[in-house]
Amino acid sequence: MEYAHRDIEQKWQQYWKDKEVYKVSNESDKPKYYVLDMFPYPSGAGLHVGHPLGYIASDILARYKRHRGYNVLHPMGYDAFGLPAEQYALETGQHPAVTTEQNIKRYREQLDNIGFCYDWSREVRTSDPKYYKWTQWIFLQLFHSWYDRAAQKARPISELVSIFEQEGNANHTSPEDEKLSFTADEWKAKDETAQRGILMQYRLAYLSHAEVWWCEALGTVLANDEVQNGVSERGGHPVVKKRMNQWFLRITEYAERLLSSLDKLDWTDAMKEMQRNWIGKSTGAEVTFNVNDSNSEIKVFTTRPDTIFGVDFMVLAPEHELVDSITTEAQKAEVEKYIEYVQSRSERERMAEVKQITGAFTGAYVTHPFTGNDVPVWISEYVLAGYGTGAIMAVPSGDERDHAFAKHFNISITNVFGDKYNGEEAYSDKGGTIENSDFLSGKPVSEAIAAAIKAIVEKGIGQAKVNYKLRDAGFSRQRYWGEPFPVIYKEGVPYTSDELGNEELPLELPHVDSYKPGPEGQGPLANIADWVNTPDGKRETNTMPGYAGSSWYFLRYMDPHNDATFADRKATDYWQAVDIYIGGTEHAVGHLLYSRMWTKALHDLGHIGFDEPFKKLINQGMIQGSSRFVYRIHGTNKFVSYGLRGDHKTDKLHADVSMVDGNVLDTEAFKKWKPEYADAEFVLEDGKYICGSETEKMSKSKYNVVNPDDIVAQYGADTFRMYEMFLGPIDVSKPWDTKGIEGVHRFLKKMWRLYNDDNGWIVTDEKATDAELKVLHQTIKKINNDIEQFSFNTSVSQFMICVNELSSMGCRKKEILEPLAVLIAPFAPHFAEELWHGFGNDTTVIDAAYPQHDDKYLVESSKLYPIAINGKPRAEMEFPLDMDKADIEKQVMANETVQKWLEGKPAKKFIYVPNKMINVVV
RNA sequence: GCGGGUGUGGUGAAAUUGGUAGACACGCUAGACUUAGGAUCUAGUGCUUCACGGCUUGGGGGUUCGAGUCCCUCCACCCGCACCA
Repeated sequence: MEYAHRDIEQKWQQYWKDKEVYKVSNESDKPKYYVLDMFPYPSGAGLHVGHPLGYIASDILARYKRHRGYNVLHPMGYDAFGLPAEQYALETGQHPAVTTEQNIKRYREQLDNIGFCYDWSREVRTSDPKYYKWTQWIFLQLFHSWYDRAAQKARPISELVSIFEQEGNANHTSPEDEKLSFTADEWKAKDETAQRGILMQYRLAYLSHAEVWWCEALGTVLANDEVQNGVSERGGHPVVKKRMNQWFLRITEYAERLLSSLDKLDWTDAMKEMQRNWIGKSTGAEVTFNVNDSNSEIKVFTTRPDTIFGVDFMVLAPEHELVDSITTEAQKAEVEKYIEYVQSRSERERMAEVKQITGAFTGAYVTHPFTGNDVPVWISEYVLAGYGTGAIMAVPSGDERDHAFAKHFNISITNVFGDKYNGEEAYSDKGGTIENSDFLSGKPVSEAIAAAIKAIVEKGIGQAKVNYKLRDAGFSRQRYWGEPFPVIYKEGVPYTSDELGNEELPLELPHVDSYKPGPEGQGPLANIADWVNTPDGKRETNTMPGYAGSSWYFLRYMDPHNDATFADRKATDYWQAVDIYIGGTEHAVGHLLYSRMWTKALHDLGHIGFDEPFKKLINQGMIQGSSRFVYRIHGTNKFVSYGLRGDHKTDKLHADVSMVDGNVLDTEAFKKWKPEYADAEFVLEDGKYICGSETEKMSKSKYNVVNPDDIVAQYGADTFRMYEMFLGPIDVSKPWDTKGIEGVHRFLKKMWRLYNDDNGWIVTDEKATDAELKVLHQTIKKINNDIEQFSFNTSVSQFMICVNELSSMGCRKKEILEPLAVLIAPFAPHFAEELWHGFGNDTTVIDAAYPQHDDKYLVESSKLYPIAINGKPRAEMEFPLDMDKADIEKQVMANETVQKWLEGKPAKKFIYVPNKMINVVV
């Protein structure tokens, strides 16, 4: 009997489905284990072989944990809201719900092909009203909450109102405006609109303003990467920054907790480091400078208050609110021209062209608080409006960019570092002492910082300050295909649907006839007058961003059909946080940070019992495409083979990988591929057309996409699963090479032949030999270890070694082969199920206990030692493990080869590392 | 510019704590069986040398009896980014 993967896989997939083998209950005496994949966006292109890499790894782990007696939650769903579906709708008029449904269907078929053990009864889709009802509900929770800095947790806004009624805001500074101050009486005297305006400054979900790229010609708002060189990427139309009302999440209030609780997570250091850098905590001081002949003051944040005597100029972000009012008449034209220039620059360009120094002088001066000197105020794009206070005190002798700026604009430089500053390069190290700085002179940096802060506080011009570079998260998108906000504006003041009490969630996305943007940069929803205008007022027409639905989906899987709450507390208490989360590094700071914040907020408000969503995180690498190229002789329709391309001037063109076997092009298929190639001629080498190859991102446009369906059809899901794992470590990127799959397929066929020959089942009940048991138990030990460490590539190797050895021993014994079948079940579930049933078992293999190794089969009594002379291995000798060092030394020194290499010289040192090696030093 | 990652045969890679570098595969070479081979099996395969041997984990330096692994330094490539005061 041949290994008939097609029949086997079909049969067992049907069996699993019929018996609901992968259905998971929330009620169980077993310990729980939650294995989660980052759910996919169902794109129109379908899955390629890169997508399932992480899914296969998590599937192996989920199956393994189930074998080990856990109740395993292993769900899958779809991140189904998103821009591509809307873009497609714009182009074709097809409703995103329709195309999304089609894409999901395709994804599901592709996933089912691979034999995953997902509990599909728990599937979630973020675009399903039953799901986004709760996304909207969580938004309302955030809206109705504020962050109590003293208690370090979110609390209901109603409690804040009570506090205001009793004591005003004296003990609870507004995170947006620290100058805001009122008493209980003042609070009570305010009208509702004013009170709501104040509360908005505290809410975790709040309305504010932000600048977006607005393109008049396209009539739409563009994302950062849709803007290049100050024009739209599509069409090259001019764009300007437009200030719009936008919702935000006050994630900055969570900065400290998001930072400190990283310590308790089992994530890679690289991942934690990226989050730390993103949160960007820095300590320093906030200092206020008074603008001469004006009531204005400029507030700066600095990490180096000790260098305050080195301030030679001030720089404001071009967007800074004071720029207008302090610019002098004489400088007005220049400043305006500069701002116009900055307006045209994208953030990417500002970043890429760091060396380019630009700026303009406002004509204004501030008074230095300690020296009393006049300090000029400049504006420059190197200062960002969004970070700190949007203004800096520039110390050219101590900061590289300030230094370059001063040199460029001929501003004189005050040296506050003595000998350390050489006049050519800023001295930004923290060694040495501060000089030329009045009361700070002679002090080392840390002391000087403390003294400077003390003096600043005494003068009443500032205080010590912790700053985070994390910004609040924009939560509005001017798009159609996303969650609508359950918000209505009554005379311009936003009210939520539960406050108005006029409608239940979900607020469903209305049908639109056109996906074109609304007027003035609003989303398509603004075009539907019937929907926008309600008896209470106008609806919010923005929708929520992609990360809204994905910030909490892992909770919904625990109780996916609940209509009374987002997930029952009993369910979330049972499943707790995700034990293993697998996905790509591209989500390092976006999705993973937002999910953490939502989890903390839901925890603070008492809705769930844990405050971190993902205990352990595994990052999967990218599977790259291996592109193939053909070489067309320039100006002709003649193609030369790779090795001969040097003889001609050629154009390198992508050829579809499906027409290439290894590197050999199927020239007939190529001719049929595109009409312009129908008459192509080929210059061959050795009778073949050899293609060039390069590793690139797997993408349709590079014709290097490999569809898992094709691989599964040819080799079977089990081969595909094992090959993806065999490619290399899960976390590194590697190119896909279909050719290599043969080896894994051969291995499965070879393993199959341990159990079957041409006439059928051949397993016997004979007693196993020590050698066979040793191979089996070595393998069991290695596989268990490897799975725990996510080293699946080495597991596959070990299975190969095991089968190679058992084959050469001619092993046919049930005592060996039955445990081996269970052992391979997480990797090749259909294959294992077939063998498992071959032994007469009538339950599914996944409920079989996973084999555990017994050390008694692995004991060794001796070791074949490499003998090195001066570190170079020269001979081998076998010794019992318990032999004395002295006896070994005697025998080694007597060895002929050793003697030869010693060349009569006396041994200086004899190194014996038991069970490792022996080294003789001459 | 900043942050993170990766460099080992023709290719994907392996190598508990520093202890025989290249396991396991792909590819390639030769052979066996076969009507056939894109089935299966056997042998070989890092580079170099007729050979003894020498060289070899991105380059250079260091620590050590011994370094892919630890330290310093330089280089290349990939990913992310918000010039972070």
